[in-house]
Amino acid sequence: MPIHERRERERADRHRLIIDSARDLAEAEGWEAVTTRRLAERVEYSQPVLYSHFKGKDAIVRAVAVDGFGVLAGLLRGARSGVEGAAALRAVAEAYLDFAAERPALYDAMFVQRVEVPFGTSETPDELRAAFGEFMAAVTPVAGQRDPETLVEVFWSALHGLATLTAGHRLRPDHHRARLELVLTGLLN
Amino acid sequence: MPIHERRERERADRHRLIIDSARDLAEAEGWEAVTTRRLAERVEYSQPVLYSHFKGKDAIVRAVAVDGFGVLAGLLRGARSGVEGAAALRAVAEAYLDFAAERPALYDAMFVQRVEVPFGTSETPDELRAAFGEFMAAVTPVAGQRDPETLVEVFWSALHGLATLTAGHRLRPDHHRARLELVLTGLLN
DNA sequence: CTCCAGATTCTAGCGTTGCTAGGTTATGGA
DNA sequence: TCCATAACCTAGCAACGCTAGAATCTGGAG
Repeated sequence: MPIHERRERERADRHRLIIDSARDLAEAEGWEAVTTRRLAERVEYSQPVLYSHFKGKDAIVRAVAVDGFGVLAGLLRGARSGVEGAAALRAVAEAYLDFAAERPALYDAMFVQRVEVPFGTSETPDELRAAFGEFMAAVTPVAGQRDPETLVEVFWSALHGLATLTAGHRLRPDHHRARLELVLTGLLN
Repeated sequence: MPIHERRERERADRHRLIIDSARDLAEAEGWEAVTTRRLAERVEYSQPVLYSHFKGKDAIVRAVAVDGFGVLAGLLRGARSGVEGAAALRAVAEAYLDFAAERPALYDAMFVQRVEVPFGTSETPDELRAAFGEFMAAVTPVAGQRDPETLVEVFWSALHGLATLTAGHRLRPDHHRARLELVLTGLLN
């Protein structure tokens, strides 16, 4: 086993460590607490090491976001497995909103921060494709004669709107379920 | 006319000038370009003057946001005047999405930045109440036996989701109208 | 007109941020 | 044993939000 392989492995481990530490720190204290100094301290290296792995802080946030899409895809897949039709749609919606509520910092990286993850291009990361695919799988069976992809976009928009406005305390905390019902009946029409 | 009245007037003028300059600068170059130094330079005063009007940069962004809700309320009112029912709903939706698309920086201050404008409390500014009132006026006539306020929250969430995901280039640029139609038919059911 | 108290405004600087140039240390092959 | 290379850190830059304290301006009293 050549040494450069071990080096590469160690480097990959440290890459992961940086991403995980950034996510942990953000989830513990919010993204404003994620400075390159504090992050470097957490991974027990100096600041420049971060820049040998990522082009800048934005790239680190972007990596956390892409990772988050992988997590989300897994949750959506788990939610819709074993159920079909309207029940699957409801399960996916609930899983999505739970994810946004329980991991607000991660959701922030994915959707709110200015990180500009490439969407709908050839460079779109697999994690994003997977998450979108879960949406498609849940929505297509109930689409009827409507375009599934457009319906996914609307479904996703409604959920995203609910998630962000809820996080910003701009919707009545109770009535959460009532809003979800309205979204689902609107979609199922 | 006592001099202290003139002083107060000048002070109010400068208050407005700061808010307007911050908005203009953000709309021209994005919020990341709005630094206290550049803003001070724009209003032709030194930095500390900003802090004699606002508690900090956040307060300035918040003032821009509240102002934005006033603008939005006016646009929504104009859109739904003269039409009724489903047509009014469509007009309001289009006006909202146009506003978000045409003034992304202002929309950002209102909804995306971390500014925490008080919602649904006794301290909620009139501009916010007005904007929400426009939504209520457009939605209530088509609510049927559904709770109008809940329906407004869902309608607003869907529009907000469409607006932010569109701004982040996460929806197909064409199909804009198709998505709007799906939202409206879902709501009108 | 002169002078002063108070309001107004600015200069200068603090601590922190993202990022990087250049020097130091560790490593593995010759 | 030595050295080229890779790995890593120290130190510092420019810009950020914010503020203490000095300087300047203003209007009314003597």
